[in-house]
Amino acid sequence: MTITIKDVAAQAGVSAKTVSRVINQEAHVRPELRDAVMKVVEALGYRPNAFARSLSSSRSYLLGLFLHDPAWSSYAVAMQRGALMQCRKRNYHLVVEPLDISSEGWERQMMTSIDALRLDGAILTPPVCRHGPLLDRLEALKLPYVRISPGERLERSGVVDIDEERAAYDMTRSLIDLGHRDIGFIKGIPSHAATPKRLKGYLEAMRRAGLSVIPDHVAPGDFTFRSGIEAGEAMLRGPSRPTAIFASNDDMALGVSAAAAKLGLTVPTDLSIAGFDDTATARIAWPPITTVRQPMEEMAAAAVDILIDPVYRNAPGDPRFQRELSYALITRESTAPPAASS
Amino acid sequence: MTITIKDVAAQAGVSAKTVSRVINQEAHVRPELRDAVMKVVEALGYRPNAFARSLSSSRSYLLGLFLHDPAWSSYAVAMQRGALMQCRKRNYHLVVEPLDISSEGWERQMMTSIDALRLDGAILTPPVCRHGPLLDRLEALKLPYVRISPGERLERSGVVDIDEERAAYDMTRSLIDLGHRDIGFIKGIPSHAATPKRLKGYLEAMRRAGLSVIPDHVAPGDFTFRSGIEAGEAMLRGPSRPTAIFASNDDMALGVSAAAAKLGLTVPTDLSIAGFDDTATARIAWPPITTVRQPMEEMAAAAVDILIDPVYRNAPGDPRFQRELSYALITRESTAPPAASS
DNA sequence: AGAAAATTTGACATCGTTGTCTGGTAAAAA
DNA sequence: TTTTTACCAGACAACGATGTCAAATTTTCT
Repeated sequence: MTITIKDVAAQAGVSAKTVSRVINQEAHVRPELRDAVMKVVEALGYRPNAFARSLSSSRSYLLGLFLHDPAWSSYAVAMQRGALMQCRKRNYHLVVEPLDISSEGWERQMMTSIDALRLDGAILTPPVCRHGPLLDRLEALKLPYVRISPGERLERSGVVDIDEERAAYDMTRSLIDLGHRDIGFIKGIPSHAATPKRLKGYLEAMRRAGLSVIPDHVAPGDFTFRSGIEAGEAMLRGPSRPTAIFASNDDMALGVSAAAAKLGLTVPTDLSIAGFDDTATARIAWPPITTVRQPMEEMAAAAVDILIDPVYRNAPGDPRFQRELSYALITRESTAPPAASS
Repeated sequence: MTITIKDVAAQAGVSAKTVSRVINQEAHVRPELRDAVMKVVEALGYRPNAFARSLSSSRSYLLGLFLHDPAWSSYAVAMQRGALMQCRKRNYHLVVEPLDISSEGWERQMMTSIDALRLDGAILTPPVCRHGPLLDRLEALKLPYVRISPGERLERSGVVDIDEERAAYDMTRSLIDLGHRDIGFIKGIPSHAATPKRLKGYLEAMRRAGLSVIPDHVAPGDFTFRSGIEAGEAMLRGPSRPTAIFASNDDMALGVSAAAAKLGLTVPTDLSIAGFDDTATARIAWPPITTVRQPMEEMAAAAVDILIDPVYRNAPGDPRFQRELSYALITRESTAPPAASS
């Protein structure tokens, strides 16, 4: 038999409500009574039933992590890990909800899941976090949410991100410092907030170094391995070949690497390659890819902390809930000075 | 406002209980009525409140997926995806619990999480599923659990797996059919149940084909990329070089691929490489790796189905809860006939 | 056709907790 | 001392579903 609050109440000679007050550390309980009740709680090993509690109070101690499903990448995995660990520390639980935003009715899917579980908060990752109407609906529901790397910041909600533009700038700069003059760039999906930022950082670094950007050496891409192969192949077969290519994510960088292998080019001797994100695959590839590390787990953990903060609910726009974490350049074997021939 | 069962009942002109029956697929509801109610459920987008359900039925509608944490590989991701989707279909929810079984107190961590959430069942993946004392404790708690790829089957619990030995046999056989005679093999961690099975399949295929196995061409490994590099390098630098290497998982196969690149060998011209698991990275690598596909998502889904089956609780040993799913050989560009020189 | 059995439905209590409201007692202010 | 205020504690009704049981209906059997 499980011990209920009534057992405790009877044993302590008080009402159930009073026990509830003690458990939840509410005000207005005489300290002596408080202690007496606590003693009984300890003695009986009473633990409140989480379901009853949620049902009654309409708080769930549950946070939701919403991910765009097809992109179930190591990015998503890292996010989940970070959020999970932080929830554990804070005595919350995490529900992971994959979403397919290209399918009809994903919003309803999300909403129903929110109210079935009465989530206390939601963590939104790209590209879900950029969906305006969705944000409006969450606000209408008064469900606190935090956006991760949404691109633009808004006054009305917490954000966790890194300075993508500066990161791209730094990476480009480091290629320039290695001696590269003709550096190619592969863009991501236009709808993704990171795309223009990373491009801007690249362009800015080239401009400041007084280097010209060859139009054909800035190629479109869509963050997939395949698009990296295509863009890389086109660029490498072209009339003038860049000595380095900076892809705006790791998967595409791996695509470039594959394209180079196909064309008989050796990395990094004939071509330097840099990526972005520091996914596990960047490490596992051969050669390992030089990339920008985003502290994804910490970002997720920060999002959890923000959501749990009792102040957040009433002041989601407060600047202290706009957190920018730091990134790091990870140099691996896919980059080197250009061949002496140049 | 959230939609409750009463709203549906009112709209459909039936009692709340009837709606409840429909939702839970209980018997004794006229098909026409069933459909009518379902239509209203759809129309209103009703989803039962998980807490109220739990409170009332003393079931939690929550399943736990326990994963060995450091191995948060694409294996784990696939498992999670499969389990999640199936839970959604069946109106259950999933809680993912990463565990570090090398750390002290992981068992307690697991137990507290089980009784805080009052899980209805647990899915155990390797290597957690092989921990005898843990199984005993779960049984003591009367918590149904299903083991995924545990190696040996037990009378007392459900199992989902594939025939790893035959899969390894088939893969080896297909290399032999390509014309390879000297095929190397890289083993996994000994504690992992898959290791001896995959080895056995390989040895058996070699034996039946009348091929001899060179002792140095069966190397130890630990399922990591790095161990694949090391084993591969050792084998390829040795006096006689195999024309094909079968690594017992994809990460190690990628390691072999990297080692080959390092030594200036071209895959598959100079060396064929095969892996096992069909993880996302096997597809993304260059060249893409030939491998054995485990239907991991389906395996997880099957585990969910077993746990939810009302019969399972009382007859966990029933043969119908021992499910073997089918695998598939995925041929990609890392394998080809050996160079003509041989 | 009439009785028995099976099927289909609903009323109502219940799960364990917290929110609201009300009454009483002790401390502070007049 | 009397009035006001603060503080404490309990009764009772939610929260939203399911379990139980009994009534109404249909089917099946003599």
